[in-house]
Amino acid sequence: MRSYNQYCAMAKTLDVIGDRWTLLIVRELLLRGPSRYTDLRDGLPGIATNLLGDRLRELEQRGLVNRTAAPPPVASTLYSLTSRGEELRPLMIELVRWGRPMMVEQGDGDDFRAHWLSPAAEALLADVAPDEPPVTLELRAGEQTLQLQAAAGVVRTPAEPAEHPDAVLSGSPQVIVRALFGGLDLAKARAEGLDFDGDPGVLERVRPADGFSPG
Amino acid sequence: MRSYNQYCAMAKTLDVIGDRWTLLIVRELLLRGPSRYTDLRDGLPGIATNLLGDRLRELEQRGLVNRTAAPPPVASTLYSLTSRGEELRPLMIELVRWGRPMMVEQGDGDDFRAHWLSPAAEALLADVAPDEPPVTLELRAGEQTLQLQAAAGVVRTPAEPAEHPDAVLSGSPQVIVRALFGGLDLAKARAEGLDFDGDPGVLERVRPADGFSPG
DNA sequence: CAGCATCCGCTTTGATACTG
DNA sequence: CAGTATCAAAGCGGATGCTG
Repeated sequence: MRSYNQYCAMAKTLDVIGDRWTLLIVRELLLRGPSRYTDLRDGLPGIATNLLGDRLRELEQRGLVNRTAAPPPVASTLYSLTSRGEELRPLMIELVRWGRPMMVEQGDGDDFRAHWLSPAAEALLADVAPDEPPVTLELRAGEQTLQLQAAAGVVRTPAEPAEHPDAVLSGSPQVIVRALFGGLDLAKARAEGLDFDGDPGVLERVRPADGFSPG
Repeated sequence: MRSYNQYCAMAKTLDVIGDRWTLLIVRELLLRGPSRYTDLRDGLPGIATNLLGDRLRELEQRGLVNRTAAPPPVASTLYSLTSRGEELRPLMIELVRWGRPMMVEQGDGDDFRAHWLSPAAEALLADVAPDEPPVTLELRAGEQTLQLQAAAGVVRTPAEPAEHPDAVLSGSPQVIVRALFGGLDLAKARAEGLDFDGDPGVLERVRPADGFSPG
């Protein structure tokens, strides 16, 4: 990227991460941890293969990404974030927070990967019954699945999915998002193709964290 | 900008504000409030005039910016942020936070406007003597000046500068930044061309807010 | 197959000139 | 002053080819 040449902290940051695709590559590394080239490509539908290579090289030069030869069982190159790269996590959260309204309204024809919902779930949802025992809610949109765990007041998306989730929410990514983040109640969501299976109390546990008005 | 077409809150946000120059235009509007076209252009050295026009039109269509005909005394178009645009302020703060190390290290040959330091000062500095009466510190780099006010534990950059600041810090933008944000002590800063005038206690009031180790 | 590099048409950007 | 028009250069997207 061409530098803005402005002595401004915001412009300096954008000099490093303002290029097209760069922050989405950081997203993949933040969400997946150390990843192979092809794993990154799978999480970045639409990227040109040469751009992924270019960006990874730039990020490595800038000190955001490490390239390591994986040990024998994997036998491949692994890309991971440096500590400087990890420090972009709060920025990712702010981007996700600002993007929530657009998730509720848009999404037709978009590509979808379940792990993309992970930062939104962790940052924007709360467990409203912090004193109850933990529960696990599985989201299913076609092949894509993600588990949410509500415990002690917060929502997490464990890397290791539980064998037997307490409830399962199936449907299009859009209707799942509207039910979780958009205040769409279960009856209306069902009319729009959402399928709910398991303990009905589980869905009640998980609510938008701030004062979002149901629509 | 071409959409990423990903059903991901971060990608949706970048669809709106990921274009080159867009976030810097938002910065200007956040820092200056309602602004005329030429004021924006002055705060965005390097931008092509057609790009500024294009971006303002896109931001208006996206609901981030209002275009209003100013009342008679000004007789000009004014650009301002909508509430949706104002909601980008926390994102600006995170970009500034991540950019601080680069401000301490870089900056040669960059353009500079004093108001660009305002979010860094407010977000990254603290008033270490919250019980003392407020003090005002003026920064001067050539034509560019900015006043910091330390009061009640926090640092603000008032829109209306005080007539008689309690102290004045003059020098290159880089040495001012290193003295304020980079832990450079006053003696060394003086050797690098910093000029300090006024009550010596004033500079002591203002320190990086988190555990930044002096270098 | 993983991990790129190359090529090429298209889009975006940058610099400058121009206009109401 | 407040933009619009023009055009060259750079960046991007998609296809394809190469190497271990």
